[in-house]
Amino acid sequence: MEGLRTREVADRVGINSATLHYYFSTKEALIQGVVEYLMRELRNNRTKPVAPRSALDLLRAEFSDIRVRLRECPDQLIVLTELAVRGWRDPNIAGMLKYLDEGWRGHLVSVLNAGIKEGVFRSDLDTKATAELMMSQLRGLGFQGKFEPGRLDETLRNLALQTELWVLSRSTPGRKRISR
Amino acid sequence: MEGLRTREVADRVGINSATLHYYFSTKEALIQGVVEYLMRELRNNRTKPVAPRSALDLLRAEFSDIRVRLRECPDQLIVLTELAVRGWRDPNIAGMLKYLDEGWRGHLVSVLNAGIKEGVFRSDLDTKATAELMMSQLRGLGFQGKFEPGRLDETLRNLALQTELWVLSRSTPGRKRISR
Amino acid sequence: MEGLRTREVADRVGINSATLHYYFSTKEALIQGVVEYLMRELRNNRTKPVAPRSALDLLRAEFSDIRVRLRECPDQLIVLTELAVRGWRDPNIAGMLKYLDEGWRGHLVSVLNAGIKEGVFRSDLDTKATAELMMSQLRGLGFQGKFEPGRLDETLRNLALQTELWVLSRSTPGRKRISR
Amino acid sequence: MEGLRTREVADRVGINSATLHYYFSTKEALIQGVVEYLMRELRNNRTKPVAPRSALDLLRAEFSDIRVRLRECPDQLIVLTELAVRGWRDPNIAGMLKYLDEGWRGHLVSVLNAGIKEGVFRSDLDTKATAELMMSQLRGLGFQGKFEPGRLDETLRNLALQTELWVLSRSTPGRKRISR
DNA sequence: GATGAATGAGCATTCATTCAT
DNA sequence: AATGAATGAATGCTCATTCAT
Repeated sequence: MEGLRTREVADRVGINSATLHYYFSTKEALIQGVVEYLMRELRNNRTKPVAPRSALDLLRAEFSDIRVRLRECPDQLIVLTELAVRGWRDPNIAGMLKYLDEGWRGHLVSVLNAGIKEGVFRSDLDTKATAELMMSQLRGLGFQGKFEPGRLDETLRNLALQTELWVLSRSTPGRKRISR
Repeated sequence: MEGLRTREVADRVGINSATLHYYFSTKEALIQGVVEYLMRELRNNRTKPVAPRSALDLLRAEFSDIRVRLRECPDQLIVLTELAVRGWRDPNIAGMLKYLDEGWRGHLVSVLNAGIKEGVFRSDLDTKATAELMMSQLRGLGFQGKFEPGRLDETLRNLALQTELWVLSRSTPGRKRISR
Repeated sequence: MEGLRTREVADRVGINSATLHYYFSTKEALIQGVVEYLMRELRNNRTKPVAPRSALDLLRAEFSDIRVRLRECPDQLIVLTELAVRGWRDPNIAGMLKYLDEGWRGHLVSVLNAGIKEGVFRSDLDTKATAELMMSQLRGLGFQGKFEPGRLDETLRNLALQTELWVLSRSTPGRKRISR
Repeated sequence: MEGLRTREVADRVGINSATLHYYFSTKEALIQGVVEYLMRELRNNRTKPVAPRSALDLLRAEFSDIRVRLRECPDQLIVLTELAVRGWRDPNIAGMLKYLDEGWRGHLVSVLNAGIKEGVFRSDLDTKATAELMMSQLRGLGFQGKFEPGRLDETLRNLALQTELWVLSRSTPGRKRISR
């Protein structure tokens, strides 16, 4: 982010660097704008659930959503990763990402709770910790986002399977059904 | 990385910035030096196995190693994460990290293969893909490395459990023992 | 003057900065406009002499005029001072101020000459040099124009007294008439 | 002052603009440096009184000092004038000039008081107001400092005469009535 | 080996000015 | 007549790097 040059951005967009400053009066403001755009994008462009679905379906949708995004707009994930790194130094960015993360965690926790209520997920599942675990794992994907999309896809698939195994596991007898 | 100031580094070490340039003729060279140091550090400071151990022990050691490092020198992990991001732009860094990753993956694969040979890990395990999965997951931890070490520890513990579940799973009968 | 921002001027007037450029196509032109306004102002807003007056009265009016202006529109004097400084670099401004000064000096000289002809001012008075002296002294007042109006008023009063003493002095016998 | 370009200063001195920043890390610091230099200069380079002198001599020395300075380093006076203008906006500069002025006024007051004690200056002289008057008058000279040194010299001479007349005046009986 | 001084290339930002509407 | 959008030319300042000592 410190390597971001406003001139380069302006050039890439095809405008004068002063014009860029006309819209984003500060480099900081520019980055904020990107973050806000990204947050809207991540919040809105979810796969719309066509019908009421089971918690397991929703959980799977979570991974498939990311697969789609990884294929169609990998840059978003890359930028998100860079923002996270920048967040270590910039409390402003950190704040926005924290807000984004809380929304994400809340969503995951509600899906997991629904699964438990349905009697499909194991009842002793620590939903909040599991949500945190999933988020951490998915964040790790961001690092390879740039190259080797094939291997990345495989990793994502295995991650989904592993997660299903984790949330279903101790409800022992039915577990076999999850195999693909 | 682009936010790194050679003068600041020199000040922190207590030498003149010109002196720093005497040893590392370029900012690039300085970063290279850090990477090399980090690679040595990561390769050497492993928990020394006192006795011949089972593959499962070795697998667990992998996670406990990271827990120790996370506690004792979290900066190393943070720098590693930043280097990974920088690697996206700097093929030089990318090359060194790739080399590091290959060593790591090779180690994990050998551990997993050993587990299969021992008859403890499920025989249909795709060892290379699993190694890749583990690496991706552990990389994800780097992001929170800065704050909330408590929550991070919990995530790491769950990650270990989840991984054990994954590598043992279909060798069904013995699986129960892994539960904590 | 170099610190003058056309946008700020436009904002203060409540119009768009482009609109300001419509009327004053250049910052330079804007300043010229101000100078012209100021010159008209200084020339017209003199205390109108209600009746034919003695040279001494006219001389005193000169000081009282400035006292009034200092009280009622000190900004004008301040701007005038700033313009004088700018005139050192901007021959355009210098020219206009020179023109203004010549008018002022001409007026003073004629007053002083009238006083001599009346037999009130000392006959050996170098009218042009005295006019120059008065102008220099009055210009000096501009510097404190911003703060401490009280002290400034006192200085102006003393300046008037000192000047009277100067123009009357050697015509010794008649000097007593100056008493207020 | 807002028209001051650090690059231009550097060019004039014959160094790189970055080198200038090496010594004066800020434009502000550069100006401060100039002010400090000027203050030292004004304080130290006074005509050294070779022998104990009368108050009238000291008063005359005050004017002759300025004449010398006006001839030998007129730039100093010009800069001083510009600083005074800048002081209207910059409290930092204003503070330093105020300090300088206080020193100057103190010196003048002590000279005037000495003259009264000697019985040479009129005993009803308001020394502080007179000092203020002198300072204001001398400041006015700064404006013409740039051009026409000949006329300026004449003005300065008349100013000295006028001031002497002012401080000595009451050596005549009728004058008392003009004092307020 | 070590360092204070110096510098070129570059950076975000400012600002008077232009232009299409 | 009025203005929002756009821009070129600075401007103060930073920083990795060089160099003489």
